[in-house]
Amino acid sequence: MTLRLFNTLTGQLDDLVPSDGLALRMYACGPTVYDFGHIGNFRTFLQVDVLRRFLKLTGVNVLHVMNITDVDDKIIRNAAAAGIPISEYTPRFIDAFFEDLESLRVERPEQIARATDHIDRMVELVQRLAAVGAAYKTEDGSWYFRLAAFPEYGKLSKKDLSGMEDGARVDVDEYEKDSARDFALWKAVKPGETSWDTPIGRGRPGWHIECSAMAMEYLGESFDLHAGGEDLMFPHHENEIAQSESVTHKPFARHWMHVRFLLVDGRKMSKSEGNFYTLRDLLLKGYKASAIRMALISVPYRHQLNFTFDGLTEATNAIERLRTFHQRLLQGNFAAGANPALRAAAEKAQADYMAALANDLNTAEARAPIFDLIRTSNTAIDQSQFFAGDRDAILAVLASFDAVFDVIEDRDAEPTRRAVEWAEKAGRVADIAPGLLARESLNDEAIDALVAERTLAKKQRNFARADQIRNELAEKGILIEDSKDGVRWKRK
RNA sequence: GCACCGGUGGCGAAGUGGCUAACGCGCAGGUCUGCAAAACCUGUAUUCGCGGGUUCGAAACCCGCCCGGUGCUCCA
Repeated sequence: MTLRLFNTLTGQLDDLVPSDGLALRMYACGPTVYDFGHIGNFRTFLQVDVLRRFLKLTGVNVLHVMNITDVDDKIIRNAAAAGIPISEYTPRFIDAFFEDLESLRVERPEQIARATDHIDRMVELVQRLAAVGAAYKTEDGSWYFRLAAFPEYGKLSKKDLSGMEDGARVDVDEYEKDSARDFALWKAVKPGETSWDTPIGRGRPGWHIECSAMAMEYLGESFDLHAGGEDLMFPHHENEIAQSESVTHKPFARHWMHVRFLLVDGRKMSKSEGNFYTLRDLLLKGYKASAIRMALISVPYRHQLNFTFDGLTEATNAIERLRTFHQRLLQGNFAAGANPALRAAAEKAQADYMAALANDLNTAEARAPIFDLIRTSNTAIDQSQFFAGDRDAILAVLASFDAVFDVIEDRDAEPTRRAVEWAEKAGRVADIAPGLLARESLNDEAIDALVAERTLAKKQRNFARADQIRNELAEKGILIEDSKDGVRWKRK
């Protein structure tokens, strides 16, 4: 099964396979750590997670590099405002970022690369660019990329810059640049700003150079896939190509994947619109991490996703159906034997599921065969046509589903607990949804004891007491289900 | 202004020339149950923004229009 993935560079679906036959080498732009991540950021990271998980499911090894931009204008500004050096400012947001990824069950890339750990590689790249005449230094000590040195500029974003390259005609504010479109490789030191003393002068790197330098450091001069949000296509990725290919004369990344922006309530998310949410905001409102994951990956990556609270509720309920069924399989007592029709259904579901994902990661289409199989199986169970031998076949399909979606196993308590803990420290107790803490107040043993008491009451036909217990538990988010295989309970 | 993407049931969403238009959520009725929950069954778009056209045949292709969104600048 080969993944056919839309390639921005070619404008069509291309097979994504490791060019060296060993591992798929991919680079995905990571966060700029000046604040907590918001759901827009996480949609992109989640979709890249879907990609790498699906590749692994098809047996492809992955070497995934993610950068952390830990020096840029916003970081410098915010750190200055906080009165601390950036080396003290960024770590807490880096930690928060990885904590959030863990909450969302995003797999760690094989290699994390911080910009400030790779200054010398960036300096080397600027020197190489200067050597081939693609970089020049201005009076103030900054270095710029000479766009005129790279005729293919614009090939990724399909921009025709022919009318704009006439730098001499443009009214250029930054008079020292040769052309208005030339972009910064290295910014000369300014008073009070973080800087590094290097062979090309004292200063700090431009934004684009870090990705070229670090991608080549870990993946080589030419690699398989480069991914990121759609906004990065231009100018960021275009500039990366220019910087890299000008010195290597090889294709930088063969395949480019861009994840579409999401909307919130039909509008672009922004702080001024009041529709801006971090992961922590949603967890504190009582939404489960798994539901957020599900909502953000269920709309295919190339489609605009309109994020709403109704959508989160839908995702919550869909996960509930998956988990209830999963639990039913694990706890049920099935007679020996097997139902050939179920084996066939499982095989078909598995094939359809894989085919949907192989088709440009169509996550929406991929869900359908799984839910079909659940209905078919539930029907069989209800009719006593489901046997012990069927269980493993169905569980294997669910495992394939969860290898990518990863929402069935309930690990939602921990992210919520962490968010609450953080809110208490950060003085945001008022943002914690009522009942969120009460929900965690009952431990499993206490619940089991109450459930046992209810079962006894039922046996004695004391339904008033039994219902009283059920209501008490319901108030704390514990739902009880009676079945012929015994009583099940779950946390809502 | 230029460019791009989209408009499918109450909501989300798949489907891009031909089977009864997936799937999830919701809602209504039924079965089961002490009552529930879960599960299952039935119903929930005679039709895919609007108007033309191409075709034996279109939600899908073409033209026009209306509406929503995005990019062209820092942004995942």
